[in-house]
Amino acid sequence: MPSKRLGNTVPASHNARVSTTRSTLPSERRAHLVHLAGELFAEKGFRATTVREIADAAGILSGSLYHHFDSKESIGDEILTGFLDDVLAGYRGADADDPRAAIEQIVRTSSATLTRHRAALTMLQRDWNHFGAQPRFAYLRDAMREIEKTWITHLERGKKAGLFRADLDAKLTYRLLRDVLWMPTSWRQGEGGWGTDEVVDAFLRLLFEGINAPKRRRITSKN
Amino acid sequence: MPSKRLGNTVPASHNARVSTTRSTLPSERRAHLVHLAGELFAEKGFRATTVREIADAAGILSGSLYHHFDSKESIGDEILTGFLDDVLAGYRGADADDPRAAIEQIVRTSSATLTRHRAALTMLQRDWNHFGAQPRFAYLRDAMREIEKTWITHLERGKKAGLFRADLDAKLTYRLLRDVLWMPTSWRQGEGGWGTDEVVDAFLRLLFEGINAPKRRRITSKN
Amino acid sequence: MPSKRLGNTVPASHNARVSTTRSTLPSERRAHLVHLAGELFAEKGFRATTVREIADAAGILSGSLYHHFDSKESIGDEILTGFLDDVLAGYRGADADDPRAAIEQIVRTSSATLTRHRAALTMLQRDWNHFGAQPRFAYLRDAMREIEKTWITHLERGKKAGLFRADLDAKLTYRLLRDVLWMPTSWRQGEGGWGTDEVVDAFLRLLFEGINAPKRRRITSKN
Amino acid sequence: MPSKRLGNTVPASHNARVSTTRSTLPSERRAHLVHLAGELFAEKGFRATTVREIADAAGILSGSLYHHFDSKESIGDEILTGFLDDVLAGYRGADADDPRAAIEQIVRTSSATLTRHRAALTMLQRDWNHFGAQPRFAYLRDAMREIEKTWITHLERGKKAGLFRADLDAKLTYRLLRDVLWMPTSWRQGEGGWGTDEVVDAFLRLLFEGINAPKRRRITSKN
DNA sequence: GATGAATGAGACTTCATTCAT
DNA sequence: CATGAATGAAGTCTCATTCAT
Repeated sequence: MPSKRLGNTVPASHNARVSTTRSTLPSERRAHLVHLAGELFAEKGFRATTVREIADAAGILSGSLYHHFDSKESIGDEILTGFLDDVLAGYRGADADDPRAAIEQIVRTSSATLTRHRAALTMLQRDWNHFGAQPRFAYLRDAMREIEKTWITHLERGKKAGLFRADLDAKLTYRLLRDVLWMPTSWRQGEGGWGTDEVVDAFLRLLFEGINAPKRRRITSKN
Repeated sequence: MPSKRLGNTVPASHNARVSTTRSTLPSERRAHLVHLAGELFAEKGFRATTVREIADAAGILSGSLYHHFDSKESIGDEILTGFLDDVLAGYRGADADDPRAAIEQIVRTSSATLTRHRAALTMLQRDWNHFGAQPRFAYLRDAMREIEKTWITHLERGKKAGLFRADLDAKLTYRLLRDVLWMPTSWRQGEGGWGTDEVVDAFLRLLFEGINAPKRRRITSKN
Repeated sequence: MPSKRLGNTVPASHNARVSTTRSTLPSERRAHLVHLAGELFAEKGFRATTVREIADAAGILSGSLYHHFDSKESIGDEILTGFLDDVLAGYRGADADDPRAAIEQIVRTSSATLTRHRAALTMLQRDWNHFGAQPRFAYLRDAMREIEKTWITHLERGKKAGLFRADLDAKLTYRLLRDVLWMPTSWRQGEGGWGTDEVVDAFLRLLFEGINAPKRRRITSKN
Repeated sequence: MPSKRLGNTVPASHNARVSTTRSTLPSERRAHLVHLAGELFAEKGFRATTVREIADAAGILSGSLYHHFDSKESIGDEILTGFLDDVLAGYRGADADDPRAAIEQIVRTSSATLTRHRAALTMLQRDWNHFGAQPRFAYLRDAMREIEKTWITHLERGKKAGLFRADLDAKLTYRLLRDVLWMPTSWRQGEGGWGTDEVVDAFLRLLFEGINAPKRRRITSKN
């Protein structure tokens, strides 16, 4: 399994990260600060969010943040590592033999993970250029590579099994699908009043069947 | 036609905008500067791009930019207005009676427009929070509203005509589709080596038919 | 008493102002900075004084000023509000029944206040156009209006009581007198070696009696 | 006559100035530009007025101003020299033997001159610190010195003749009076609806007689 | 742990001035 | 004479970060 190989890499780099930070005990207070920061980063972007805003949200002075974190960057780091660890765990768990089932597993597990890490995902999308460029965030690229590999594997297996259209460009489809899957997360919470499940279901139907009305409904008893 | 009505509104607000800027004549030089700025904004984000970088790209000093523009913001403004005018023109031209044809028109025209304004679209997605908040950029919200209305109109008409699945949530589908349609533009040019047409075709097939292999392949020799 | 009524208005707007500034506690250090800034503003004008000069005078970097104040403007604000509060307090205290006594009280109290706030007054005169135009400084106009009302009230009462010439244009006289009263403050300290009292006395004699030699010259038929 | 002596100095430095400027012929166009600039300088202050604003007022581009003038400073120079030449001419013409008559002549001639050069006077008051500091504007200090000398001469002569109070501090009185005399000019035109003559008359009465009602009104029928 | 003051680098912007066309 | 483009110095302000108390 390719994910196994990559699996060693990513958490490793993550752990290396964490040790950089002063305290290893999430310590409740610290976790709260990370959460606050995440919300702000998601809302306004990483660069556009100032440490003072984070500190204000926490009711302390900006300088005091540095008792908890080395730098603003390390807060972002902590948020993103936590997120990607969860995502990868989900992907690795989606190991059904049937490619369609596997993909459905991925979609459903992602949906849950993404909801939990809404802010982190938004950060990732929004500030990918910022983070992706720095060596410190190499683990981001590693994680994305594992995710890509997982999708492509399932799509190709589906094609070979005659389940998916033979002319699917697996890589292109992956890009399209992953981005679509990640997209609703960035929609402002409850923007359209859609629950997570609604979106996922709509997405899955769209994905497997398209928007067309069923072709010859009289004969086929649906799907 | 609702688009006609809205059509008057949006360019009006647009023209009001433009008059704010010092010169109305694009003047070649100015257009070049706007283009350079757009590329940088798309690459690094609006806020993360400094006026010095823009000026450097143009081979002038940063202060000299202000001979051409009021502010960094007004450069962004110019880029976005130019883009949205084009987009809306495309949407308004997509007026086929058949909803499927209309949507296909939108997708195809969008594809061309988006290619031409790749940078602008990326800016819009990436820095929507930044721009959308300011009163100055109210026209952005107006334009997005017209776009939404157009999609929903076509989707609903398709549903009524029995062309599209009756259980489609038009608004949700619109969000999903529009974002998907706009997404590949932000992929770094030629990232996967996909040409524009390839992406559009893949997108349209996915859209209308899903990823499933055709239901009764034995009978139809199609595809 | 009209001054009473207005009395509520002006300090109110003042307090509203102050809350805008980061800290409400003058904090010693902050007060010192305000003082330094005031001296410079008086000497060179508000606009002509750079924040760097203020910072230099305080022995810190210019950016560090922004730890204490929102903006250069808010320093000016603080100086002017402090000044006007004092001035108005003096005017409100000058409530003798005899109009001549009241005016003398005003002149004498002003003299003391103006000495204490020499820099602020100079700013007010010199940069009135700058400040007066901005909505933020509306309280300036309020304060000036109260001052005018006070003078005019006393002058009119003096006219009715037959103490002042019946043909005095109260408003014009007020303008002339107030400006004269405020003028010496802007003279460079000790420019002519005149003490404050000297100037005030000269002013009061001029005011009440003019420059003519005493009338009772019955003998001389002149004039 | 002291004014004669100084008289040589001031216009000399003035002429030296003028030759600096490119064209000697006022040329109509140039005079217009100077006028426009003066109005703006008076309204907003010399420093606060940008050359672009002047150019805008004239309907040309800012760079084009430099075909007419060396620099912004030289425009200010031209305005001030023109003004002071006129003022001094007026002072020199006020040579009545009677000190009171002489002072009245000064006040009346000044009033006319000041009205004609309202903008210049406002500049002088407002931006004295700016100009007074530069060597280039040494003639300003010369002119002011002549003006002071003239007043003091008349005041002292009036004291010796028993016309003015013996305890007048001539220098202090001069400062007070000159500033008062110059003050109304800076009042926004027609601010109180006062005509020039009104102000001058009010001023003269105040000056000679003070604000007190005439001592023995019953007896004297006078005014 | 937190505060308050400060740093230092760098951001956006302004403006008088120059100059080729 | 005027334009349009550019310069370069300076100005206000922002912000991550440090550190003594």
